[in-house]
Amino acid sequence: MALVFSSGSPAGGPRSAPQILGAAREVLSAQGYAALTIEAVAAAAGVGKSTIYRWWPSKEALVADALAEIFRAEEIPDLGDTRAELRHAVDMTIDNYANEDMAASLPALAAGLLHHPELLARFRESFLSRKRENIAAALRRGVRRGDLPDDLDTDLVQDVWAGTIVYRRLMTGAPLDADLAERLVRLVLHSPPLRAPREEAAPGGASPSRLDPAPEGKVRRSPG
Amino acid sequence: MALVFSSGSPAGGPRSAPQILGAAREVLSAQGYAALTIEAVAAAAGVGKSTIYRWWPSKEALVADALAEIFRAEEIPDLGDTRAELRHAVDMTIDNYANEDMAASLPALAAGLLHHPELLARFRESFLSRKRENIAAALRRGVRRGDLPDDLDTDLVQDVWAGTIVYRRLMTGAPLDADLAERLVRLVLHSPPLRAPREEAAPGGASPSRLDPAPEGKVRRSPG
Amino acid sequence: MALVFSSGSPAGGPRSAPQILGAAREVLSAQGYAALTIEAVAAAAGVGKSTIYRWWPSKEALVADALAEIFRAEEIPDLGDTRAELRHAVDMTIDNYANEDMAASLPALAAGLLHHPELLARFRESFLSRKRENIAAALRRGVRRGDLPDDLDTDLVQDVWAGTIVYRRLMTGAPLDADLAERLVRLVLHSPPLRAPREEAAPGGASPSRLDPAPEGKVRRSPG
Amino acid sequence: MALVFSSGSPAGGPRSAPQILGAAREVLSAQGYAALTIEAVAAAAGVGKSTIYRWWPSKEALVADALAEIFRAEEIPDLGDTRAELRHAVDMTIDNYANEDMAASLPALAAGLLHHPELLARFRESFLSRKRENIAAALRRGVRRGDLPDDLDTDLVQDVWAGTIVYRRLMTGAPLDADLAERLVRLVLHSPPLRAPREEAAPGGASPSRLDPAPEGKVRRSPG
DNA sequence: AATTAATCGAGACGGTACGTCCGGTCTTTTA
DNA sequence: TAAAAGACCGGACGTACCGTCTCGATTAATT
Repeated sequence: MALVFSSGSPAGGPRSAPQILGAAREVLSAQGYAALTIEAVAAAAGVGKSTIYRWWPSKEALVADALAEIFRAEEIPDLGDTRAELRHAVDMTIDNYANEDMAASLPALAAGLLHHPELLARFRESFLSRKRENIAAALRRGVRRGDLPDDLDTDLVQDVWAGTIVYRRLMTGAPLDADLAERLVRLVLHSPPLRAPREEAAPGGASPSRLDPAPEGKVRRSPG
Repeated sequence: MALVFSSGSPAGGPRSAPQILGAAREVLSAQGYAALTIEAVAAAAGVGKSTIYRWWPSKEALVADALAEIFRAEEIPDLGDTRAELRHAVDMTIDNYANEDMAASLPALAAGLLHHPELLARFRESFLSRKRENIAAALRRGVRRGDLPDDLDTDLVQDVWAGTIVYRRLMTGAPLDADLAERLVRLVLHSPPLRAPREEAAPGGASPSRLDPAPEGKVRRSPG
Repeated sequence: MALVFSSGSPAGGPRSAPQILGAAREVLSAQGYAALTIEAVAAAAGVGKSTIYRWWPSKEALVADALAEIFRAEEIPDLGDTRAELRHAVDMTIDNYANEDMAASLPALAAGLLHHPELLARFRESFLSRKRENIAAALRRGVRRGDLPDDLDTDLVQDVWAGTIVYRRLMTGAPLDADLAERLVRLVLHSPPLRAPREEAAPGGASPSRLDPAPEGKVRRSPG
Repeated sequence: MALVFSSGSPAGGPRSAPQILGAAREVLSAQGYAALTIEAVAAAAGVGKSTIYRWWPSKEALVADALAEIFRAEEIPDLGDTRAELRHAVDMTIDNYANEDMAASLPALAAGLLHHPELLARFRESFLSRKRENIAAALRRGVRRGDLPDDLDTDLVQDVWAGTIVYRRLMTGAPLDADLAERLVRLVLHSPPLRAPREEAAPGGASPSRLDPAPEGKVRRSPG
């Protein structure tokens, strides 16, 4: 991923960007986000402070770029199996937040950027939008296959998934294991309320009813 | 709520605790969590720095106590109506995180405490446990009433609720409105996967079946 | 001498003032004025930078106070012998500037303060005025004794003395020895032009016209 | 004057030397010596930093060359009138130091060069030697004419002149006016002590003899 | 006229020090 | 006699320059 928070030149970053971002991740793992200082990163990277400040406007931007390199947001491959694709999507999300640095830093970043709208927008764009779009594509495939309701609210699905995962990791400390992944997948495969708002406003009788009894069997059938 | 992070004397805090916590909330609202400094709070409260340090071991603890005063964790009243009680619980959670200070500070607090296990435990205890227990009580009432499956995983329910709400507030910026509340309520009323782990491992036919038809029926009455 | 450049409180300086000023002089001797940094002084004194900045507004002020402690400006004792007192005065001045730190730092200080009128005024006051007044007192004693012309320009005398000494030390590098001292003393004992301006403005016949014979006689005559 | 501190090639400086030295003087006047930075000069001259560093080893050398261009050190014309020539010499010196940049920079330069013997030597050579030799020539003419004692110490004369002028300009802030010039001229025309050291050590004819034996006793008598 | 070497502008780089702010401890003063 | 006030040491902040360095883009002189 290009350095989306680096703000220097079109070149996209200093020659020593790899060392700097690597050092940032090292310090992050060793000390935690709050204890991460630009000076420590510069020292660990064997770089002058000014090289960092020349290219990144703030600690937030630097950490964002450092984490962006290890944040998974790739496309969900078309497996022909909706359940498998959903599981892939959930696993990707869990992967991202199982990393303690990520779990601790992303909310801190978002919180810290609440008053920097431009950076916050870039943060959301680079971290969330790509991943969300890729997951949404998989969800739409599921809809096309008839495995998911065609009025599925893909945004809410992702808020539930990522929210639950981050919240567990950060607040309750509960494990992010296969069981959780499986339940989050099924939540989408079988849960009527996860639909687009307009549909909620005028709820038809048929579509939810179709979902509830059938889904387990239906989804299983689709790849086969 | 008593001062759970104040660690000085049995008295539970300095004479000027109200001013200090009030000043902390003011500074928090005005400047944000990252910009909150002990010095600024001391100055705003008309208090010496040492008075704060005497009673709170860190900025995190101070903010935690300040927020604890406005964090809703009261019991869910027994309304005789499971759906209404669930809605009450969700609304309480939304209330908590609709406050920008809370949404920004709690994850930052949790992230900052990841390396301070004792404080983190107290933080989870005071912020989450009471609220979760109260909500769990309401959920159990729903189970007793037969509106919710008796193997409902109350922890997962709350992770999904709070996670989705915090994530929206902090990461996607999506609104926390009545529509969201309603969907989160229905997610629990109708969604089979939100059950206790052991039940998932050996999914019987009965228990889910009881869930699906019954609650939908009860709840279904409103839209239908 | 009190800390004339320290600008904190009436107390007149930090507890560690002696260490700080001592460290400043050490660094000054070892590294020179240009290489003296506040950080180096703080480190050498075992003190935080902020302690220095709290009490001294600038490097200039700190160095001024450090040098003020070793700058000789004491009263010239009444020896009953004008020549001896003048020699005492010149020796004192030479003492001050023979110190390389002083010779290098005072002009640099003055140069650096040219755009800080308030500090420059205090600098002149504390360094020059006291010394000049004490020397002027000795010169006036010489006038009273009849050894010096009663219209002697005491300011010019001191400008010539100190100027010559500093210039030698700094610019030409010529030695500041007993011979120089003796000649500077005699320059005043025997030189007619070193008189107050008003006398110059209205030159009387004899003394200005042919300077050499008259003044010597005048000086010689006065005691006789 | 050639660029005596430029140390690059035999060519004697970069193509843009005039702009660079001009910019240096501009910055010097506008900001003062301490605030003069190579970067500021480069920017003001529209030149890359490396062009300056290629040709001048330090800020001191650059400033020295910049000031050398406006430092008066020309020959004193033979006016046939010793007093007029001395006045010319003194006026030239006053001219040089009436310039605030010069007054502030030369001592700072000298102070800064105290630990760079080679540059200090070149500095003294280029700034002082030429001027001093030209003035010494005028003084020797005065000696030949019989207006000045033939054992006049031309170095001391010049130390007294320049020292007094610089000291006034920098330390006391007293004016450098025609009155001062006139008095400095007469000091030399009429003052016996301004003679060569050897003569003092072995006092010859009239003037020293009168001086040496008498004064101590003479002065001592006055109080008694 | 083309080639080549020096010089230039621009500015990134690893650093040092700046002067400010705040953390957390400790001492003094006040009520 | 507790708490206010705030001095203190330490250390990170973000900025400004340092002096070195690489990089094309002129220039100028040599072929």
